[in-house]
Amino acid sequence: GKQVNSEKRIGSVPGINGGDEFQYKTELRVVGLHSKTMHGIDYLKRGDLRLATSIVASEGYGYKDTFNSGVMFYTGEGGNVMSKEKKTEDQKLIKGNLALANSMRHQTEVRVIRGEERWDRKGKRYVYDGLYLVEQYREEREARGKLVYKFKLCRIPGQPPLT
Amino acid sequence: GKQVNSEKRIGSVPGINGGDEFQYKTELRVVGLHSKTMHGIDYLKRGDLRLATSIVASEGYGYKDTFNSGVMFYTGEGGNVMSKEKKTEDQKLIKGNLALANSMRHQTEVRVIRGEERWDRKGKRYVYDGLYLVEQYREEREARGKLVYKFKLCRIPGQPPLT
DNA sequence: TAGACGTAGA
DNA sequence: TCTACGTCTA
Repeated sequence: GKQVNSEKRIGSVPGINGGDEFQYKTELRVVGLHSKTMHGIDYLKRGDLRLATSIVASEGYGYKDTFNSGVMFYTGEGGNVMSKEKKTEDQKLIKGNLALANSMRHQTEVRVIRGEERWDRKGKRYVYDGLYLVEQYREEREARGKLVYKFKLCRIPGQPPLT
Repeated sequence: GKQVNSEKRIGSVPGINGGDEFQYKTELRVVGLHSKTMHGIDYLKRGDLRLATSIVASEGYGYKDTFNSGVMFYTGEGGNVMSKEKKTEDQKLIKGNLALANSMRHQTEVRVIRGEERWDRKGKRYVYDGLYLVEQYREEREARGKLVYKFKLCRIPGQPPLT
């Protein structure tokens, strides 16, 4: 089969540095940064505890996440928030959302990858941005009245600057 | 940007041999075999004429295409034939279907890639199977009463055996 | 089996 | 903007 770094881990991935760039989400999987092709939040289980390993914040899907000076606000998953046809629902504190909440409680590191639209608007590129901690999260009512989770993540100081 | 063999061409791709294997459809694009990530039929335009360059026949989508002794029957695209929720419609002789029909009229080569389910059923692998010619096509009524195109392609003799 | 911050081209 | 033989995990 494919040569995949299949061991999910929390924290840095050996050989991967901040600023490293990738072309496809499948590449993120191959190198061990993020194993989910189409999900923004990846996580692992320690016993019965889900802990986030990485998130991908991609531009261009209307999530209105913000990203400034090492502080990031990230929208949770589920509820078909970004879907157009399907009716939206309240997001639930399960799966990836639960994992991120647990990562806050246990203060475990989360890898952050930013998916940026290319200048020519043809596809995206993904840049690894280093390790973050979840500082808080809250529930919000969106304009459509549905519940969404908003996670605040802060970049851990002392990491080498992006190359 | 990405190093992509961006020149669409009809016929062999330099450096690619029958039997060569790939892991993702995006890899097919990078090496120049098939540029469409999610479409089965790729084509180019010569003036106003669309000609097929390559097709990908992937297992596991219920298309019931056949593939025996260098003779292949391939279902056209469109009409949401394989969709479950959406209503199906008649396929039309446009886009990829039109390109394949033109490839028959002009007897131009079509690269054939087979997407095989892996033994562990985790994803697919794609194997380049060499050059084919479209020998005929016909319209058929499916069980649900909708029109679909069926293309018969024959492997061009004299190609080196698959490695 | 379904859900999810995928991709490229028409 | 939409379609299309995607791709993985739970």
